[in-house]
Amino acid sequence: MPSEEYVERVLSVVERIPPGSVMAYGDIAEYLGFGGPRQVGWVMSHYGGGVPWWRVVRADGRPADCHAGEAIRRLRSEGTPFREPAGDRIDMSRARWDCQPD
DNA sequence: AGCCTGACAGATA
DNA sequence: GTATCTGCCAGGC
Repeated sequence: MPSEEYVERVLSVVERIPPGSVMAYGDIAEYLGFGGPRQVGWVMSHYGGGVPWWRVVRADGRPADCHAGEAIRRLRSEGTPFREPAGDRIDMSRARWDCQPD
């Protein structure tokens, strides 16, 4: 179990992801400078209910396997760039957010 | 200690 | 394009 503080930090970053952008699990871990992608995934699976969880995706641009349909629907509705023509993966080169402050 | 699990990532075939 | 393997970090048994 990660510390409460770690959970809070992960959630605070996810909350700040603007509509139309996404971050990979590994990106968040790298930004925090602690833990790894799997730790972020763990936090999301247990505490991600109150944040825009659909903006956290795998590094290859595909949402987590267990809720792919729901996430893609939400992302498309907020204008996230997808790779055409398939449209099943996000265009990471355009959608990835660096967690740069406003 | 040893092995398994996970909303992961990168390299390789 | 897919399938597999290994590495990763933290935790459970």
